[in-house]
Amino acid sequence: MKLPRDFYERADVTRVAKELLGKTLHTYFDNEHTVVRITEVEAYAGRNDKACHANNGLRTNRTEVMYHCGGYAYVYLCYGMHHLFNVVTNVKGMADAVLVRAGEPIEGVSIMSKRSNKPESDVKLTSGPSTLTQALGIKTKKHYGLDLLANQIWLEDAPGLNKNNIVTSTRIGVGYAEEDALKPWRFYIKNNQWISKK
DNA sequence: AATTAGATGTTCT
DNA sequence: GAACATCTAATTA
Repeated sequence: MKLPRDFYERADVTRVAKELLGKTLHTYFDNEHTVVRITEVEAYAGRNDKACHANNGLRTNRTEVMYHCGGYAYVYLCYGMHHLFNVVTNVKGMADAVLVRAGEPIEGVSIMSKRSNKPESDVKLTSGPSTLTQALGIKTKKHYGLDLLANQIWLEDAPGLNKNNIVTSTRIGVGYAEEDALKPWRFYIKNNQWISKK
């Protein structure tokens, strides 16, 4: 069962982010189907968040899709070589998003292994925002702005996590964001090995 | 075990 | 020209 549009369109990004833990993320490109279970996410709160690319209502070709309604893919290039995958949330015009940072391989492990050029048993195959997109085959601008209710990238429902099994921390790599760098908006599954950093 | 260098494109100053 | 939601391999201790 695909997650419906209204799952993404809710106003509380941190809540959507937490609820995304445990859900499955699917990609289907060139006849290759790969699935991971989401283990780590970060919330970015649109125009009121200095760490967010759409801070202060900033609108460029790159940030444009964040202003769509929830349920679209925001894929962008980081440090000139890493593609990061985000889920746009909230209603049209708000620019909230959730960065998917890590996952646990569920299906198509051999395909992921081939795409990443790493052994199937390697924990680093999908435990990091860029290694994850590499394993899933998200690596060109073609994936920018895709509808998550279509058939290339989508998320499916799965049992949510108990509050006691969710660890909260500050976000990674956003030291430039002043007071917003301290916001506890990173969430990951407790005692799970598929995590970018403790 | 911990730190550093290097890759490298998009956006903004 | 600088900074950036990173990763890997190599170096240092």
